[in-house]
Amino acid sequence: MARQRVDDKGREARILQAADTLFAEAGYAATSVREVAERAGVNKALVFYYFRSKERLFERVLQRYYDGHQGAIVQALAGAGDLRTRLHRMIDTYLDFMAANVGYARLVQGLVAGSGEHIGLIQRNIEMLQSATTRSLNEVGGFQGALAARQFFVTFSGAVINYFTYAPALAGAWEGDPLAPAAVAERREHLHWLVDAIVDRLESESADGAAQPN
Amino acid sequence: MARQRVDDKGREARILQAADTLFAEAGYAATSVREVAERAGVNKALVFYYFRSKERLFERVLQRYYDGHQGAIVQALAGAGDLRTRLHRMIDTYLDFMAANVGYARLVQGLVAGSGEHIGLIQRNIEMLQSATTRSLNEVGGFQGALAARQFFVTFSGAVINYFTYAPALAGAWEGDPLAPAAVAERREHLHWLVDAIVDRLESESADGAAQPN
DNA sequence: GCAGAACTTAACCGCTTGGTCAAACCGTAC
DNA sequence: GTACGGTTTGACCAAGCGGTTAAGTTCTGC
Repeated sequence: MARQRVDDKGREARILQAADTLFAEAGYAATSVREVAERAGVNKALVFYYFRSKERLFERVLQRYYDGHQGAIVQALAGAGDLRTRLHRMIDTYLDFMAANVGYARLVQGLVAGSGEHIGLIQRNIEMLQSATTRSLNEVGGFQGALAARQFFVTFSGAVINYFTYAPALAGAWEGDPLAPAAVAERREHLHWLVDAIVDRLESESADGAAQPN
Repeated sequence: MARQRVDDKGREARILQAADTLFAEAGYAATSVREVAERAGVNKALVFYYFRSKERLFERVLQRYYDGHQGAIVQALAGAGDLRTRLHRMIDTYLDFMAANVGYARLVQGLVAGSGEHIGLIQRNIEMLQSATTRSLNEVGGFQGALAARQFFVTFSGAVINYFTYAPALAGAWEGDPLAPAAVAERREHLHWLVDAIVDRLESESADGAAQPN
């Protein structure tokens, strides 16, 4: 039973949210526990009371996102429909999730960029995501060779996640904010168009020679 | 006339290279000037003698890559050929450059992830790259709407750069190292396949109705 | 109303950080 | 041989870092 004052709802939650924002903004190394505490309006020692160390605080922040991400992916892969429909739904789910959790996108990109010791954290997550996606794609078929499911996974997860992490850097070159709803809608259209191009080619390939080697 | 001992070729160059490696490995914030000096086999104060601050050292590291990157892109866009040929060449050039400069890929991803103050550094570079690519694509035509040149740019630069930055995180899920030549070759095939799918669809679209609105 | 658990705090710790500085070093030109 | 400018060094600095601690406060069950 958590104690709560009238004017705030859980210091622990506030610390977590402050950490979330700051880690996503500046990365792990560039964020200090003092900053987190200050932003949460809390004594620094309290951070260590709730989350034994900066490292564990970070893991907790990450874990929250992982759960949400995994949930979204599972939901995206669950439904039925033909290949085109399923891929469109995958794209939509992934895009919606990232649009709603831009901080997560930045966090993940920061993690993979600065391999260091945190690499293990992201590895488990990526393995889970990729194996789920791969399994789903392979049960439809056609994803071999140049369109191996793992290649497809890297390409499209990159196409989505990069859009959001690069948005601030692109803002100058684009007219208007790439994070504005209209721009995100344009991005969605683009990705759907790409999926359609891929499916078209897959279909024409399997129509051409159904008995191709490999 | 730079003074040089027998056993080394320029302390400045050695510092620059040490900084390059370390910044790419761990990111700006997680790298200390002491580490850089140590790896370069040089007194820490010498780093400040040659590069007034950690910040400027970082800019110098980045600038070296920018020049190489811009050179590669210009070269890729220079040649002739039909759309398919030109896109394949762009992919190849981009892929080769990143494969030869994985550190750069990690550096850029780290920069965009931790927006902070360094965002300006990357903005100029991205604008240059995107405008060059966009100009080249638009002079061929067909890159409107869902395949707006800027979307195409984000998708493919992401598809290339992400492959290399995610490689360490993917190593577990893939059999074999994603950075091994064979794996990079598979990636190249995949991207060429994608380009072909895109060009096919572009051609069939322009064949269908040459007088479509928009 | 009191014991004990949960929470919160200010003060403190050893250590690392980016950066400075005055002195020493070194090849060269006079 | 000495004056000189570019180079290199070790010692030093204030500020900030992650983390601890002991004392205090507040809540809860009995």
